[in-house]
Amino acid sequence: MSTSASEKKDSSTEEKIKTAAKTVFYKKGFAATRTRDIAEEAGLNLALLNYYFRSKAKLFEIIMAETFAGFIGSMKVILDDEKTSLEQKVITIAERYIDFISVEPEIPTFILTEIRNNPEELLKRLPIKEIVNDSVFIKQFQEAVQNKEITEPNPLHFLMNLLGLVVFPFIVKPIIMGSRNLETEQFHALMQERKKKIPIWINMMFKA
Amino acid sequence: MSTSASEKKDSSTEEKIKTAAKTVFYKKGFAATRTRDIAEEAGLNLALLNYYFRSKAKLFEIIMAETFAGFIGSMKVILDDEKTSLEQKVITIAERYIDFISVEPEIPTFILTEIRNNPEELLKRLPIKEIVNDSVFIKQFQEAVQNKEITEPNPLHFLMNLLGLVVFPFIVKPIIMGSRNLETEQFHALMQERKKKIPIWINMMFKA
DNA sequence: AAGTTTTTTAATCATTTGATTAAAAAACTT
DNA sequence: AAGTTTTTTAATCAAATGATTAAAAAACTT
Repeated sequence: MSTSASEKKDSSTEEKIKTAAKTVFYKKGFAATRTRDIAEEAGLNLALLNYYFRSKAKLFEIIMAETFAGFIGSMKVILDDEKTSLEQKVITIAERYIDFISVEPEIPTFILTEIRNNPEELLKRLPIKEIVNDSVFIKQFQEAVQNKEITEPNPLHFLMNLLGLVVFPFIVKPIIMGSRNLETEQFHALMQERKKKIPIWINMMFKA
Repeated sequence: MSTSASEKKDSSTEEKIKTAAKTVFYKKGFAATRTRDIAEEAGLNLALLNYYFRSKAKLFEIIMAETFAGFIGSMKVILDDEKTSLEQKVITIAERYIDFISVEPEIPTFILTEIRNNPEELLKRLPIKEIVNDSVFIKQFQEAVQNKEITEPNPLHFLMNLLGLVVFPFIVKPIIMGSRNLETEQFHALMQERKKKIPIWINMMFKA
């Protein structure tokens, strides 16, 4: 082998295919993606997809698993941090996820269509129940309820609201931009504003 | 013709196809839908789809146009009502859309994937700019800002937050249900709660 | 350098799928 | 009832598409 380990990781055929597959699957979804699209995006012969990944479905599964792991994994880390308060967790989630999605804006809709197409598979793969219920976040939330710092007893409303405020604007981005003739730059400015505002809004909604 | 006008509208072949197409397109999206799936769902011969609608794409366009018209049309009516206050508009939107989506829970993801797949076509078809900017809602919002009843000057944040709070939970419904082992019934109860809570939350977020 | 293994390519296959066609059936008109 | 139009059906087509194969090229080993 003449290439270094890191170079291999970035520029190997296998990695090129995965990168191309991400791009195309994110943009078009599984059903609308042609294996030929991926091969072309990667600048490689079509047969290499099957040589390295056996089938379109297997390749998709890998992309999906990595995407979900990245998305949920960082959530788990934040929710499980013993050292941060509830408020700090909200701040971190808003900040990190707005930054993350700004870089990969196709991911939310990709995940949401996958939720639609394969909810059982998804739940099998992701230990959502454990991540939510066994988290430091849930403990802190319940304490805050008991101490009457928070009026809403159901943590699901809290999480739905927080994630909805963060994610929803990205999903409807073209409508937002179309509704006021915004440029991409202005949309991003709007989302930067929301980094600061969402924690304040959440406080206003839930603080007693 | 031996059937009455209303009977024809409900049970004609054309209508059966549209109903079946809605069901399948909503659930699987355009690319993953086979015309044979629609024919089977409708209990009709495959060739009839082309006889009545020329092509899969044309049939899809019709379903899409009707779906969007229904979704945005009622929004326009609410936003343009001279007789209701801002607060009442929020109450009406939360109530009506939660009821509407509860009956057709596939619609949000259907629309969101269409936003992804065809943003230009969508904006061409829907006069979002006019609906938002020329609405009574915008006037009322700006007045409220001037009278310092509302702290947030940007109506986009207001609309994104309101619609996010309403729509987002439906999009992630399987995750919500999986995270706490909810039955469909309990999920619906949760959404009924939100009918009342969303207007309160919006007030808390935006009222000075 | 010769031999071996791994990777890549062009060509091809088999199936799926949207669409068409021609004939049959049903509905309608006179 | 006979003739005409509309609707429905079964069979078929052509293109797209995921996958395979066998040979060529490249990389690696000795």
